Amino acid sequence: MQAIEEMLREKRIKVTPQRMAVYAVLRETRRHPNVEMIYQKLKPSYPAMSLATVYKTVDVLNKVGLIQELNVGEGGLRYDAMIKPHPHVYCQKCGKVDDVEQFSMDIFHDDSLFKQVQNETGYDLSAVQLYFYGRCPECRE
Amino acid sequence: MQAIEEMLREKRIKVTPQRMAVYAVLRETRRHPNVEMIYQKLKPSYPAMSLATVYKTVDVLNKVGLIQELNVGEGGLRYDAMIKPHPHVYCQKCGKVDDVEQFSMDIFHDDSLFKQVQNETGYDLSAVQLYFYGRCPECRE
DNA sequence: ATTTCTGCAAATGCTTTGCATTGCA
DNA sequence: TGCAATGCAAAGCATTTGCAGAAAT
Repeated sequence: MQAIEEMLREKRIKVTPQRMAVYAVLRETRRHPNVEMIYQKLKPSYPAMSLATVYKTVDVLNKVGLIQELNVGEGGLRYDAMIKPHPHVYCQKCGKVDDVEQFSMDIFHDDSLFKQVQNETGYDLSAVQLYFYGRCPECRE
Repeated sequence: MQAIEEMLREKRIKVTPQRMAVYAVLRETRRHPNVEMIYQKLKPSYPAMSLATVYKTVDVLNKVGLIQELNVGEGGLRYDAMIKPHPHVYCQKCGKVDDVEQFSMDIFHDDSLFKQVQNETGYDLSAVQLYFYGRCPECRE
C-alpha cells in the first residue's frame, strides 16, 4: 500500500494535512462514511478543521479519482476509498452500507455487460453502480 | 391498462385530481422526471397546484407502490411509473435518464443474483437498483 | 513569490412542515 | 359530517460560496 502523501502528490494536488487526514479515514474504514461522519471522526485530532473543508476535500479526492462517491438514496453522499467498482448493500433500518465482494467479478470485471448496455443504449459509459436494499443481519431480529 | 382512478382506489388512498394528474404524468413519460419537472408539466392545466403537493403526492404514490424512486446521484430524486425493476442510464452531460430494457431479465428476473447476495451478506433483500453513467448519443458529439 | 487551500460565516436552494381551508368519502 | 389532502408561507437543513488569512510549492 502506497503512502498517502505520495498518492496525493501524484495527482498534482497540494498535499495538506486536511487532505491526508480525510483520505486516511477513508482508507481505514469499510463503513462508507458520509461527510458528517468523516468530520466527526477527525474532530478530536483536528479541532480546527471545518465541515466545509471536508466537503471540498472529498470533492477533490473524488474528481482526481482517489475515492468514489456512493449514492444509496439517503440524501447525502457516501465515500469509499475502494475505487474498484463493486456492489453495495444498504440497510434500510440502520442505514449501514456494506460491500458485496463476491460478485464484483461476475458483473463488473467481465465487460460484456458494459458492452451490451453500450450497444443497446448508444451511451458512452464510464461507470456503473449496483445497489441492493434490505435489512442487515443485526436488524432482521 | 387499468384506469388511473381505479388504481388509486385499490391502494386505499383518497382519489384527488392532483394525485391522478401526477400519476398520469408519470405513466405517460419515459423521462423519469423529478418533482420540479412534474410540477412544470402540470402547471398549465393545474395552475393552483403547489410544489409541496407534488412532493407529498410522489411520496404517497411511492409508499403505496404505484411508482418507484430513482436516485441517479444528482441530489434530487427521479420518479418512474414503471415499477418492475430495470436498470437505468444517466447522461452526465445533459442529465437525461433512460431505461435499459434488454437486461432486466438477465439480471433481475433471474433471482439467483439476489439469492447469492443474500447468502453472502446475510441481508434480507427487498430491492435492487443498477445505474450506468456516461454520455448519451446526443452528447457524445 | 505565487498559487492554492482553509476556515469562518453567510447564502443558497431543495425539501419539509404547520396550519387554515377545501374537498373526498 | 368527519377525516384527509391541498396550498400557501415559513422553517429547516445539508451543501455551497465568498473571501481574508494561512499554507504549500
